[in-house]
Amino acid sequence: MAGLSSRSAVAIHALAMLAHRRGGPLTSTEIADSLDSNPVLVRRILGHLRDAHLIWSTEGRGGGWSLARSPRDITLYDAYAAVEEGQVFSRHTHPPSRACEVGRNIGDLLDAEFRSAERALEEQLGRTTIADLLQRILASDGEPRIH
Amino acid sequence: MAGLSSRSAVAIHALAMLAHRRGGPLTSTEIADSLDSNPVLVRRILGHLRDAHLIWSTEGRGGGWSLARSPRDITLYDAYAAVEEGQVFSRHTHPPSRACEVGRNIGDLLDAEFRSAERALEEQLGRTTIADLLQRILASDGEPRIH
DNA sequence: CTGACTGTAACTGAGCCAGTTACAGTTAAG
DNA sequence: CTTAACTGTAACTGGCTCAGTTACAGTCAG
Repeated sequence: MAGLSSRSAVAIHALAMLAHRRGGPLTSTEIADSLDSNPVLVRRILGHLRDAHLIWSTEGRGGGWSLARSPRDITLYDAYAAVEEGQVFSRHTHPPSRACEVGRNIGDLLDAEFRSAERALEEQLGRTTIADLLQRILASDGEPRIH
Repeated sequence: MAGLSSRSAVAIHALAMLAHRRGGPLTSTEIADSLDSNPVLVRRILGHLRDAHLIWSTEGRGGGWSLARSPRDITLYDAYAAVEEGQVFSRHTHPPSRACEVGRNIGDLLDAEFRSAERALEEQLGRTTIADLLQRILASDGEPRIH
């Protein structure tokens, strides 16, 4: 089962498409078609990427979405951080009993352990850029230039 | 918002209590009291820890739960792996379009990136043992031996 | 045989998520 | 100025997972 939403996957996919279409904008419908998803869903996620200054959009006819930075300056962590809110781990819904020596003190320590584990995950995501990913995508494509 | 369930937190809390009660068994009701939670919920989670051979249980009167290993041989990763099934990240629910050069090839690459990020999280969790955690819990307790 | 336990099935209510419909606002092209 | 192609958002749906609970069968000690 899945912990986080699939928004990170959608965001990274969209960023890779925008990097592929160097400079030129894409519409939410074009991106949704590649994802086999829905334009509204895509716009919601791209809205978060825009709020994080990774991309920008223009309205009206001929509008669409474009990268705001070089693909070399956007990591998978940037995409993850823009669309996934909150923490990976959940804590107790009720605070533990203060009558128990363990329950009284475990809270902060557990939070610290979980945060450091999440930080390790985030640092690993930060090691790959959209440019890296796109390069590998194109390299793994047997017959180039079909679409 | 939370990605994973709070089962890891409950499992680690329970393991720390069992380590604290060196050798002697605890009942699901005692553990649930410290968690301010429910005995049935605790038994469900402890059942997973037993399936992973971290603890064992005895039924009937005077029964309960005990550690099956030294707290130094149980890491936070062991608890996490026993109770959290599946992956942290979700992928697209529909497979991406095969007509798009990006969509056609991003799947496996994204899976590999996500798996390596999860592995970093898991390795970090594996660096702390229940014995480490319990020691810090007891150290941070101002007045020892209340419970 | 009674009471203290584990083990499980079944149900509930809450929250999150992907997906969709609907519609208001914006812009370029004719 | 009208139309069509877009973004931007609100509102709703159905499905899923989760924590929490009730209920009850099985096990074991005294």
